[in-house]
Amino acid sequence: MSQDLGIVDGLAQLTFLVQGALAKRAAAHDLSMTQVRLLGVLRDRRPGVNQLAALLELDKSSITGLVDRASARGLVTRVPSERDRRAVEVVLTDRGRALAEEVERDFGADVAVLVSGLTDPEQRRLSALASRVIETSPA
Amino acid sequence: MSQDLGIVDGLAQLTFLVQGALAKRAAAHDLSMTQVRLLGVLRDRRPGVNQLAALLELDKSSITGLVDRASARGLVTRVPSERDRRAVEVVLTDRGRALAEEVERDFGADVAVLVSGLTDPEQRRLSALASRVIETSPA
DNA sequence: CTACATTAGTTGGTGTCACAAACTAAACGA
DNA sequence: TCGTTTAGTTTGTGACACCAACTAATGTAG
Repeated sequence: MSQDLGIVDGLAQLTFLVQGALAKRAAAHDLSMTQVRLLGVLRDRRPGVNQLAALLELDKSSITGLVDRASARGLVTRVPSERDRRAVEVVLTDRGRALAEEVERDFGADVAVLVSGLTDPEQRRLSALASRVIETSPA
Repeated sequence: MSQDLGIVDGLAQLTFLVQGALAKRAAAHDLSMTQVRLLGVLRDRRPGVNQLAALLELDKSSITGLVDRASARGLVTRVPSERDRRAVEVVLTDRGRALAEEVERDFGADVAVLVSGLTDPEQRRLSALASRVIETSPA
């Protein structure tokens, strides 16, 4: 019954599955996909609003509200820049970091289930191929 | 430099890449991701609003507006059901079908680029693994 | 040193999209 | 026939995305 969907449909459907799983886990913590990406990006950075807009590929005016809402929930804070009085740094709080890690754990469990039909070597092969595709890509 | 990201991060990042490509192609035709999914689902079905809600995992009240907007653009139509005067069938128009196919072609080109770093056998392997994961999944 | 341009970020306005709750109309069932 | 489901829409709210216009601070040319 192993009907091969082809690389285009295969990848498309796979990504809907995986993104759907992530979206559900995020929603369980009242997070949108964008919020998850925000937390993810902030794990190892403290960017300004403009850099954040570039990283998330959003308009900078979208960042204001995004950070407002996350900030209202105590997930991030705006720290005024030392050197530039116009600028701010958006920083993950401890609470934000903890939530990000929790979502990552939950999502990891989902992925484990998704690929549970593959043998261990197959899982490693899939992981390796995915990594290769990512490396190759512009980002 | 082939740094393996692990199955979780690897799949996550891969899906962001692929979904990003699809979203951009869709946006080029003024389509949201949801609109694309709508057109995709309608390619081989003419579901009612409730079935559509189930297929897209949306509330049925969300379907009304979605179909309204697509219908205003002439991409779909509401056909009153023969047997049940309450019900409608949502049907792809020729214009809608043509647009769906165009987006699919564009997206296919993007995928080809994305996986162009893989050899042909590797691409087939990735496709096969993706298909296996999809089959296994509940849907 | 001042005047102009640039940069950082916010504000205000619009539209999409998602939900929940309430509603209308048709169909079903006892 | 009368109450209950079922199909779909309406109404109201909020997140999110964009653009254009704005404020405030920086930078730079003369």
